[in-house]
Amino acid sequence: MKETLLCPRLAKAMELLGKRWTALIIFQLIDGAKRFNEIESSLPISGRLLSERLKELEKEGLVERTVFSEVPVRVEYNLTDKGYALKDVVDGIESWSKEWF
Amino acid sequence: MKETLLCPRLAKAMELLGKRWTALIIFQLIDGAKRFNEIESSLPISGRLLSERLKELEKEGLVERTVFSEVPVRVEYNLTDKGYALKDVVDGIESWSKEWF
DNA sequence: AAAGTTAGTTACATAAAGTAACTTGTGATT
DNA sequence: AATCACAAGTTACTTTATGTAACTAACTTT
Repeated sequence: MKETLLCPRLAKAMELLGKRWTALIIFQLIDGAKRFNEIESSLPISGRLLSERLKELEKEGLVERTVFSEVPVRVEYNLTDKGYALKDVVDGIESWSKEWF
Repeated sequence: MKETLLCPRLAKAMELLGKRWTALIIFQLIDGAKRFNEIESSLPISGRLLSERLKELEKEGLVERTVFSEVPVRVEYNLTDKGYALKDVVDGIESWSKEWF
């Protein structure tokens, strides 16, 4: 990959947000915590990739994972402040899509 | 791929914007037209993919392609209204990246 | 003890992205 | 006339990411 003048922060952000499903997962969590299966059924994503994406988002500090030791186990995901700070962005994409498609 | 309750317009928008480089290409064009080589050298993207992305963006009506029959040939790309309507979104991503990374 | 439930994981097939060399059209240079 | 330079791609090939479906772990209810 070539080097570039591109701002490293923006590059990093786009590396994350530009990945398939990432923005839609954040979009699903904007209105509050959801569990794994809820996200999985609200998007056409497989468990394999959802699991992978949630791990990335957790690692980057946009998403927080909480395990409830019930039976069967319940796991909830919710946005951190860093993740929620993207609300305007994902809302902007949503309204753009409604206006132009 | 599973079916979902997801809004088809948003799904379509994300299919486009979620592709690698797409948002960064739009970002490069926000301040005005650029030619192929300028975009290529301002991003760590190869000619192969840049060409592919620009075709997609042109097909979806976000980008306009203009050929100038000079020697050597000059080709400029610029945003349409539909593409420019994403300015707030890409600016939002940029400021988020500066604040949180 | 067999079946159900959530939240994953594994193995394998297909599609997308990365890399580098090649092509096309045109005019200028040797 | 043959070679070279240049922008804007394209082609062939390799590597990585994604899609699909079957499987696992832990624990409960039937």
